[in-house]
Amino acid sequence: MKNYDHKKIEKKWQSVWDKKGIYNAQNNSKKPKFYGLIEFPYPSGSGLHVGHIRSNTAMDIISRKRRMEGYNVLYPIGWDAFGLPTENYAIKTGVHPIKVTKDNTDIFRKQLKALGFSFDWSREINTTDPKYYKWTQWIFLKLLEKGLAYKARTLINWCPKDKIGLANEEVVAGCCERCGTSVGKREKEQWMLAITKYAERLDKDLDDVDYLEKIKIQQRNWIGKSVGAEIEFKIYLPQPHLNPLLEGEEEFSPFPFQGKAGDEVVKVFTTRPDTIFGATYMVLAPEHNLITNLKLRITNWAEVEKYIKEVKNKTDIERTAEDKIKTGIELKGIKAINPATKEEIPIWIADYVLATYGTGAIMAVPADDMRDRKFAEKFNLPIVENYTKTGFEDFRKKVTKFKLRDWVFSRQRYWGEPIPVIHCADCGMVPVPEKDLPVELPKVKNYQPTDSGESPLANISKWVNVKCPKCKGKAKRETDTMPNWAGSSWYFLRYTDPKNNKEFASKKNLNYWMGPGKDHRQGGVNWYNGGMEHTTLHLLYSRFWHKFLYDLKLVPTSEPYEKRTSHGMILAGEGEKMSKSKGNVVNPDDIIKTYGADTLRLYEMFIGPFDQSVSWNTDSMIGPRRFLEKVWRIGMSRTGFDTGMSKAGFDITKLLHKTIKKVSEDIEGMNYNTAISSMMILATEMEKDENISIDDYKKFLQILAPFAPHITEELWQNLALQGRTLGPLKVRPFPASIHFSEWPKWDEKMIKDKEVKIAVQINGKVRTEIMIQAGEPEKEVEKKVLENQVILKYITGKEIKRIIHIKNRLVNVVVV
RNA sequence: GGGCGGGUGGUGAAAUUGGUAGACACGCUACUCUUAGGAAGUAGUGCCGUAAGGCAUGGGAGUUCAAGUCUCCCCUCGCCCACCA
Repeated sequence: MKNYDHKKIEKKWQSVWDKKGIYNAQNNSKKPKFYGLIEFPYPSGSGLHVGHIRSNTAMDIISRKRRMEGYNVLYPIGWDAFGLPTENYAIKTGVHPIKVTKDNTDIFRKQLKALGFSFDWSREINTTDPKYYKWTQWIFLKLLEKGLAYKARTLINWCPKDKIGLANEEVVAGCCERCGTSVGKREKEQWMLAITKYAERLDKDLDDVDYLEKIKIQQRNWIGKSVGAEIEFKIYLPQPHLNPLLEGEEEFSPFPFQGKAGDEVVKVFTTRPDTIFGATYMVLAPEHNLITNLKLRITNWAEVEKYIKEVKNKTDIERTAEDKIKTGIELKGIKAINPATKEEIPIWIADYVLATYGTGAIMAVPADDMRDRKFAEKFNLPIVENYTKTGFEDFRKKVTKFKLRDWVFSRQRYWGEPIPVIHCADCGMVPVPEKDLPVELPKVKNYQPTDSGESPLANISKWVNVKCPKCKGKAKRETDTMPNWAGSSWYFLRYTDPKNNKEFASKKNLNYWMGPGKDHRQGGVNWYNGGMEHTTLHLLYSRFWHKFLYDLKLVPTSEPYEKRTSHGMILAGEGEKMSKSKGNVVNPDDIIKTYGADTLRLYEMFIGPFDQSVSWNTDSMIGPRRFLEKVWRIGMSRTGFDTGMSKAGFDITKLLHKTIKKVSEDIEGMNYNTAISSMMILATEMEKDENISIDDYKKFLQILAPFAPHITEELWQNLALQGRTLGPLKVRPFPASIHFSEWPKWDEKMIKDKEVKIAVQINGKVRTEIMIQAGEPEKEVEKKVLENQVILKYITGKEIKRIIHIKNRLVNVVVV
């Protein structure tokens, strides 16, 4: 083959690898294991995104390097296929979600295979497969059994015209995405998971995992642990006997407060109890139960009620987002007593205080807190500047609060795992017995949610009406489904044993793949790469489930992921997100056709720093393509001769060893772009050098192999034929793949330069460069510097104050 | 409002973590070659300047012999915020 024909090469090797199953992980192996994981994709209708390719290639490179380093590698793939877009598509077109999902995964699979990822396709999973979600439901039953799943009333987005609950995504600028009607809130009973019970451990155990620092920080901020104090403020009711509940109570003396005024107290949470002397008013969340309790005492109730109504229709983000314009209203007729100063202070309600955090009430210290200050200034509330900050200990109780809230676990949707619960008029809520799992989704034709806000499943009476598992009486199924986070909270466990129908995965396989291996401190998934957007939800949810399973002694480690890294987004130039609506989505199929998968992989790794967002530019694709053509030319021009290549020239071997080191280290640090640039330099030098050896060229192919698996395999196999007669190509046995050859080592001695060029500065400005022997004594270097013609020009007639010498780097002469 | 991450040539970016700013690649300019190709090679390419030299990492201050890197203030862009996944 004369020219580099990516189409032939890529198709050929993909089918050879696939037939031989060379990337399938072994469950029983003497080799050390490596478990590399990417977030399994949601098979959207628009096909594979170039962003998928970036993260998949990154982990593919690591997996391939690990194989070459002698590891038994598991690099699995599957589909996170439940979800809203598929359901909405089904509602629109009437095509069943099962069919939509199958069509989409078929496209994704084909696209992923065309990119030559070394996935173990024999372990492919799909969250919408009843054999899979049986175990998602099973884990839910365990959570229920342990009291971690419960029901509570929460607010959902509600479109009054369409009469359906809306996801946040379906609310655009406060209006229903479908009909444009202004969206309101509605109370709905929801399933909740008590993730807050694990808050402390989810925070603390971050100490022991190898996550990028920014990921740890974001998780910690999300969990929002803060240690502070809970302080009780008593409520002073200046107009006694208005409230029938307080009827008959003895009249209390007015200010100063004597401590027996009312039954009502309000707890506040503060991280700064020392500032209590500066607390000049108090603010409650509009949902605070004190407000309705003291309804009859509040003299401006009509106004207050109106304000609460307004707030109810805002989201938390809107409530805290309206910067500068704070809103609020005073609860007239009642006062609180500052327990430190014993003074009477006004009570306000305002939407910047959230009911879901802390106690839903704050003491406002406008002298100390910016938000409180702005609020005080707007509403003319007193600000006490020089208050004492010590001497108050009596009223505080040390407590820990978390921002983290329990996980709203139900969805009023069709395309999700049915929550395996049955409601019986006599027995109450009854879990579906394990033997009846999975509770399969019924096949229906209409996925439209019901007018009552219930799931579409509620309309299917055949499915809903069942016998109670306990009393065999009439009962109804739970019609809510799980959020799509459910299936993704444990999928990495299923990969270890994807076909098991007795357990979610066998102990044996879990211990092997998820256990703390000999050379792995932490264990679990050894390296998990994903997007930053999943840091607070998916990552936290799956850590929570894993810890729960660990507590049940069902998994071997308390943390699921040993190491977590993240990729940046690919933007469509101009800092724009790629989206269908903007019409700027790049189709990988076209690029593979024109340039080939190897070029595309290389381009995506070369485009910029892996953990940062980068902008796409198809015109630059030609650079990596030219590089591969160069690699091809070197192989073709030298291997045409049976004798192979002559003995190596020293310099190229030295550069090769430097490159092996650079590439080896850059892969570990995910600095793919600089790894590629160093290989480009090597290729350019190799092409210039007539005398490179086969050995050196093979090593070059090996370090390039994880990036460009097809072309390197082809060239490697061609070299294997050198000087040997293996018969015609068709009957040639499959020689050892480059992808299982041994990762080249570099020789540290060979890398060291004997001579180095150093910079010479005068007062910090570079004036010239000189050559010195590596490690040459300082005095001799300085002598050379001071004798240098260029330097002499700058120093004659001046006083040398100092000479700063950085070994093998630079000399800075400071003159006055 | 909160959280996280950015801002370096015409473009994507690099910079041994305080030590020669712009590696590598795209683009552009000139030349060489001829199996005229989606070639390849060589040289050049931050800005101003004929040059000497000066100026340059969003803006401003500071620390230092030395700052893209550290400190402070300001501007600006992107992503996420619990029912998108």
